[in-house]
Amino acid sequence: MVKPRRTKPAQASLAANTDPRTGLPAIPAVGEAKRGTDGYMTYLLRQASSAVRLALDRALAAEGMTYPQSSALTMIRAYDAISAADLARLTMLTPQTINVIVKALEARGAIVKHPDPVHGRILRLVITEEGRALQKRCRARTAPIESNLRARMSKTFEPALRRWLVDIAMDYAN
Amino acid sequence: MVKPRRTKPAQASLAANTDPRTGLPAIPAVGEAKRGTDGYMTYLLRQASSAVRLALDRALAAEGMTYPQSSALTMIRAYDAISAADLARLTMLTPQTINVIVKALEARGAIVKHPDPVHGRILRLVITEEGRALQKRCRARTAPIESNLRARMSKTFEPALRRWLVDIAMDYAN
DNA sequence: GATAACTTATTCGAGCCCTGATAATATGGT
DNA sequence: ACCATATTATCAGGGCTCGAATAAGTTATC
Repeated sequence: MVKPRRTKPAQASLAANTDPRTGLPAIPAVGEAKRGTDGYMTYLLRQASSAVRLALDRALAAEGMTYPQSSALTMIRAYDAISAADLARLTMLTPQTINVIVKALEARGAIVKHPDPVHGRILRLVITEEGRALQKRCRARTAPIESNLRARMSKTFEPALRRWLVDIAMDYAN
Repeated sequence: MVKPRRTKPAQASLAANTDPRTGLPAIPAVGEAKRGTDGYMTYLLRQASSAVRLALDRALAAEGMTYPQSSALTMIRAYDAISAADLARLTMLTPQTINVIVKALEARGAIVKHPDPVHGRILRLVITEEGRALQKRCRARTAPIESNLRARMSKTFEPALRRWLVDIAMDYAN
C-alpha cells in the first residue's frame, strides 16, 4: 500500500539548523520558527487555509469535484433558485468566478439554469436530483475534515476563533 | 473621489429575510447565519483567508506584485541562496507553483538564479539589491493588514489562535 | 562500477480567481 | 417617455495552484 506518487506541496525534510556545506540558515519545519507561533498572521492564515483547501480538494477529487464546486452546490441547495449574482455576493467571489464554477456544475448536470419568470435577465440556479445526491456524497467526504477543524480547538476558544474569522472577513469584504 | 469602479467580490446587498416575490430564503450578509459564527469552519476559514489574500493583493498591486510573490521574496531574503525545491517545502506549495512565482521575480530582477558550486542541478535563489528595496516597500504596504489581524484578537486569545492555525496546517501538510 | 531510487528543475493541462470590459435588461428621476 | 444609473450575465486576459510527466543529476545498494 504505497501512497499515490503525486507531487507533494509540503513535507519538511527536516534539515539541521544550519547547512553544513554553506553555513546558511536551514529550512524550518512546519510549526517551527517563522512558520510557527511567532510568524506573520497573514502567513499562518494562508498556510492553514491552503492546507485545508488542498485536503478538501483531494477528498472531493474522488467525486470529480473541487471544494469551490462543492461549496457552491451546497449553497444552491440551501438558497434554491438563487441567481449567480447573489451567489457571488454570498461567497464573496466575483460574478466572473462564479460563472466558471456554475458552468462546471451545469455541465455535469448538478444544477440547471431557469430564466426568471418576471425578470428578463436573471438566470435562477436550481439544484437537480442528481445534484442533491452528489452534494450528499461530497458532504460525507468533507465531513471528517470539518470535524478535525473543530476537534483541534477547545470549546472555550471556539466562539472567539469563529468571531475572529468572521470579523476579519467582514473587515475586508469588498 | 469615487472609489475605483472594479468588479467587487462581496458587498452584501442586505436582502430581507425572505424574498417577497418568491418566498424563498434571502441572502444573509457576511457575519449572519451560516456565514456567521455557526457556519462550517472550512467555510469561515476560506472566507477569512480569501478576503485577506485579496486585500494583500490589492495593496501590493501598486508595486506590481502579488502576495505570493511578496511572500516568496521575503523568504528568499530570509533564507538566502535557498533552492526552489526547498522554497516549495517551506511555503507548502508545489515545485510547479514556486517555479511560476520565481520566474516572475526573476523576470523583474528581484532575484537571480545561481547554479550551486558543487551540486550540478540545484539553482540557488539570491535576492538582488533591487529585490531588497522592493521587499521593503512591499512590507510597508502589507504591514497595516498584518496589524489589523493582530488588533482583531485579544492578547489572551492570540496564542490559542496561532496554535490552532499551525496545528491544522501541520495536520494537512503533505 | 552498474543499477535503482530519489531529487531538482521544468513543461503541459486544467481549475480557480482576479481585473477589465461589454451587451442586455431594469430601475429611478425628471 | 427619456435618459442616466445599476444590475446581470458573460468574454478575454493573466496570475496562482494543482496533478501528471519528463529530463538531468545525485545518492544508495549491490
